[in-house]
Amino acid sequence: MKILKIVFPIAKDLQFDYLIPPGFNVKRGMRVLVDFNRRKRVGVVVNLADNAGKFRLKPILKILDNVPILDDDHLNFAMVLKKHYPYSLGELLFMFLPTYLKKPHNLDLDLSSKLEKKSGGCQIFVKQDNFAERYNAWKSIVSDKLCEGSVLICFPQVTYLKQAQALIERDFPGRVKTIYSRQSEKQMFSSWKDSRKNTIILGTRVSVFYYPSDLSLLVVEDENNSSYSQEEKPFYNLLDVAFLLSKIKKIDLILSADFPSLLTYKKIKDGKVKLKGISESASNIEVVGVGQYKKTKLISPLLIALLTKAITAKKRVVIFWQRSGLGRVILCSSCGHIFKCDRCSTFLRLLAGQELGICSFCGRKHSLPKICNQCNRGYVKSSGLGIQRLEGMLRRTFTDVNIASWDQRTENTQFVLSTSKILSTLYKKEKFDLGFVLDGDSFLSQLNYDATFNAGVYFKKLSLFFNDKIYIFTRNKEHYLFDTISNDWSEFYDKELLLREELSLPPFGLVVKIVLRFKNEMLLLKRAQQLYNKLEKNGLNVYGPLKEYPFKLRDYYRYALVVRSKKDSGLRDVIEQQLQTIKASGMKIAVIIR
DNA sequence: AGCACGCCGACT
DNA sequence: GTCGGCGTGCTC
Repeated sequence: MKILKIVFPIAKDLQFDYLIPPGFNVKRGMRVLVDFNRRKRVGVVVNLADNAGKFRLKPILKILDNVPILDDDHLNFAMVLKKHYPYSLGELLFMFLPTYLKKPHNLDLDLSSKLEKKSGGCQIFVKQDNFAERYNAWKSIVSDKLCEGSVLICFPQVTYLKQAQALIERDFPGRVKTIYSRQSEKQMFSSWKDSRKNTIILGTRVSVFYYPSDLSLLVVEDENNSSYSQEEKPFYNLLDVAFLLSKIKKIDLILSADFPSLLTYKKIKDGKVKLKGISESASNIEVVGVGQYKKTKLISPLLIALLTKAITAKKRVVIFWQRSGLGRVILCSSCGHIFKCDRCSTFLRLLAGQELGICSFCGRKHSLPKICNQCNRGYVKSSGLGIQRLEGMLRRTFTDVNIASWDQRTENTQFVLSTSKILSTLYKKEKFDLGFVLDGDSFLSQLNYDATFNAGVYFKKLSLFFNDKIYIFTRNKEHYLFDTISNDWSEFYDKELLLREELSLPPFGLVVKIVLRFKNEMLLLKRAQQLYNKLEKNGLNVYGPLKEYPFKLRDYYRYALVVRSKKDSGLRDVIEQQLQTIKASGMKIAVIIR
């Protein structure tokens, strides 16, 4: 007698057996309703098998789909993802289902549309300075592939997607659907359902899991964008997932950006990805060492001299400063007490226009006393150098110059003050003459192995907006990034690749970060050290335990271990094994693979 | 994941 | 005594 192998979205990688009641025509890939642990739950059939007779089996209650909602490609895709990410088959398969279908709703699907594939499997990197140019470069491919099946175009953010949607809908009226996680459950379900047949799907990083069976082309727009890494469970990187999906489906993959990610660049060098578009561009970056000035002195004599020269030459200038708003911390004017979040180890930021402090990490809002509750003397104020204060300082120095923030700028604004907002302009790009990055070092200070590279790409991206030059101010002129950043972009990429290869870092090696969370700080550290020892005994290259920033988040302390290895070489299995014992002690664990 | 079971501290 | 917070284990 045949039975069903069914999976559920639970961490344990188990398949559960159920009986098929007579007259039920159930196939692999269908959703079924079953009684599971005293509750009615939706499961996905992954196989039909012979009864092994180990358990007293329950029959399934209901078949929810008229046809298999997940096809063999989905199952293969999940099996491949399982090798890369520490999630169970059930967890992965349920990631392919829109929220509406994780619940026991019936589905009647017309699966008559089949992929009419002609050729595929080609991977291209389209390099152009802005979205409009890139879109023009791959528009005709989208148009061709649309005859064969559906096209999925991924965007890093919803705002980016919405802007692009206007442009794409003009060329393909009535063919466009959007999928992103912040739309309503019904909306997402309806987009998912309607995008089964020769449509263009515009989506954010989640959309790669909702791809239709007739997928004929995958496009990742702004492929080097850091939002393609999901920093919460399930941890994944869209770019890796996109490569895997294009392989499973044997379809073309278009990566599109002003500059490639390091992974893509390596693939270009290895001849696996074809480069289309401009390969060289003259660099206009000048690194300025400001080591001799005091740290607090942001407006240096050198900056004043350069800006004065720009005024006489009637140049249009953008000055970059990362910290938005009024300032960084909230403190007492008398005792200097800095107000912190009550459940994180972080300083509060003043919420604009309100007498509230907000924690940027957990989002909790705290009411603030007028008079400091520590010393009962000083008043509570916000301090630090935000962009609004910088604006004030510049106004005092350059009294007759038209200065405005990015959002308030007009054609007559000569000095524009901006955070990185400038990068969200997709097309009809406004050109400026001179750029000044005042806090170039703030991008280098992170503990992350790819912080330097990301900073370099960021500077290169900014440089595209300037006719003359962009100055990067730094106190770290010796930093290796500044040796090559002023040269052609590929030189800077080559240097980074060389370094990564020497250190066995991605894209050559594998980096796995294990974050342990626990409410008891001492016990957590003990467990983290135990895990360190275990992993090291297994011959792994381990670093840590390092305090994860912020150290305390939502009442949980956090330590991270970083494991590095040359190739996959069973690293995942060893880690998984060692984690089991720690998991049993109630520690919360996140595993991030890069 | 969620839900039951069971242990321990607080309270009428 | 009992109520309930939360750690632990299980789901065919």
